[in-house]
Amino acid sequence: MMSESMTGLKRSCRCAEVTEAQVGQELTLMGWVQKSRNKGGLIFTDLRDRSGIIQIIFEEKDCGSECFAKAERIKSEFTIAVTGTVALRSGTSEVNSAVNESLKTGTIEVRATSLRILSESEVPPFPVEENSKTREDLRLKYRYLDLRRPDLQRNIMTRSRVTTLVRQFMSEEGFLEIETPTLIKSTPEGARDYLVPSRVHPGSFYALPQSPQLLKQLLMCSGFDRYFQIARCYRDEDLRADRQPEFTQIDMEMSFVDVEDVLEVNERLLKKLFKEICDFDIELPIRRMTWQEAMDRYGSDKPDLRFGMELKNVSDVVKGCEFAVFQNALSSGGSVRGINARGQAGMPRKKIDALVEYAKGFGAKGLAYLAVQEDGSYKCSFSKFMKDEELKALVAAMDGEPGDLLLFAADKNSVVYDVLGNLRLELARKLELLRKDDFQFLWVTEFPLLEYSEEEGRFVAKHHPFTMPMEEDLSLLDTAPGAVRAKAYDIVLNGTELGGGSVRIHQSDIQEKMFQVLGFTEERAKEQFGFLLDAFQYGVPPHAGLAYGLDRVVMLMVGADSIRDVIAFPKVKDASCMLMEAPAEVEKRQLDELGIAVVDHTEE
RNA sequence: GGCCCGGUGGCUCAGCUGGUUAGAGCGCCGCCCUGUCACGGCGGAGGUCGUGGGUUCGAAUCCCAUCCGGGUCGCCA
Repeated sequence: MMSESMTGLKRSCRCAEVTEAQVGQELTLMGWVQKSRNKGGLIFTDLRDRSGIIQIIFEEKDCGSECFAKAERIKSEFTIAVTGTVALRSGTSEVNSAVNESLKTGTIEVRATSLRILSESEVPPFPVEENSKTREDLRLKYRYLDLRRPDLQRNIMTRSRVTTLVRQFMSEEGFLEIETPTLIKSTPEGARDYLVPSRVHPGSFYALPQSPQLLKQLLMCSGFDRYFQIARCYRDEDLRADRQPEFTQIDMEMSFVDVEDVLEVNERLLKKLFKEICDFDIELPIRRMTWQEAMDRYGSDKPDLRFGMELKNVSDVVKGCEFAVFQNALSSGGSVRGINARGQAGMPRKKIDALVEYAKGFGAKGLAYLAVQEDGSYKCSFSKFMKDEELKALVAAMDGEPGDLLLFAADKNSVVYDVLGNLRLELARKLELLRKDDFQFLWVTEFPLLEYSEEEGRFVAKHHPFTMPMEEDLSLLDTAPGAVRAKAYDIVLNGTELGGGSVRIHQSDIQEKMFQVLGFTEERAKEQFGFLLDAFQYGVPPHAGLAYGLDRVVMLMVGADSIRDVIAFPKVKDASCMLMEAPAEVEKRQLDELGIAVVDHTEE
């Protein structure tokens, strides 16, 4: 292995920053060898850095025999420093132009006069190139090489531009960037906490924050008025393509505001971000829909508005029919709803069966379907239970035209929503209706304040226990807690929840009521959230806020399929890091200091 | 925790209704080449099929277990 010093050299600029205007100038470039093509008396080397690629040409008459011999040795991923002269490409070939139109620097090259090999490289375990097909675990083990690939370089650089723009915008809007601690108190409500044992207090634990929620509310109590933070958050739950155990929020909170104020400033933030990063114009105001409307029309609280195929409630249309599946759903308080897959009447039985199986995955007992054939006749899985005029009425209610495929779910409402909401997405994927460069934003508002947990036998907060109920629903807290709507809102993009927030409770009587409904004893509320309740004794501004999942925002901006592609060092499915091999066992001495005696590795 | 998919030279994959020396492309190594940029030409090395066990005369191929990775449901206030 040979490595030379860069002493005496100074990099002039990045590779792809060289332009035709610099033809004739001498400069020094440093970077990685993408590829070297040795033509015998002529060597072409593609030099790469984060800006892109430029072609270096080595010819003995320019650089001397010693340099040329060195150039013959360079291989992929060597880091080199090249000094030379910028020249227009002057190919003499009759057939091929010397210009490479796929390169930003395709009309120029650097004629090397000297070369230093700064560091050699082993043959990399996988090719460092765009659109890698390499297995995920291998990529993550060698993440530093994976990150050299142009697509990941772009993603990480885009992420940096996003956070820079956020800071710029928030600052201009009068928000203060304030850091909050990451060693805080565990609150068992909500997601599972990551715990950190305390050495000084054996047996006691810090928790890593799931979000800076309570701390930012305290900052409002302190009078900072407008806060934001790009905050790392931790949740010890299972991973998904869009969920990592540690992730980043763009977190904000504002004082003396109501719902409209929060939405307004965030619409302008989103407009700026998507204009600057994606050159996409968001039309303001962003569409709004109540949670109930979203569920009724799309079967989802985060509907993808890039396509239609809305749910229709046909309960009234089928209420008199003989079909037991429909009747059972209706008589037990559920509903019958359908979606219309336009032009899919010819879908083969096998594919329909696959959809039925898919629906069963979301709790459906089955899926009823009716295809309106081109000749106007019906092919229907339940026609023998229905009179002709009932079928006709059903098709009319679904706006069915010849060629349409109607799919129906009948069950309790939550199942019907879930089944059809997901079926709608599945059909859109199968029919390739989803364009990644189309950005359809939506505010979903008026979420239910509470939802009933079968597991715990009580109501739990859908958002968190400090979410303000809508004033007009306050009286329902006693009589029908499940019907109370909250001043909570989510920002949804293309079926992904980008962020969410709420107006917070700042009145102690409402907060007490809330704890009461949630089944908290006074002691337990005090024990867990005493510091916040105390703070609320000393003059609280009405306040509200919102937090985005930064990783998801960037993922959708760059069209990635997983947030792993916009995180420098992500974790794999079991929450371990393949690069560092974390988590790992620690020395007994460390455990002793923490007062941790026995670590039980056995399952069960 | 459940279900589904995958693990075969360095990489990506084929082979997998069990049967002689496990294939391909790319990469890699050597030699040649002054306009290449998916460079080209000639030659070459390299895998026992994630791991363990079983069935069988015989296993990459079938069975069981297990490890690793991906997707998803549960979970994610």
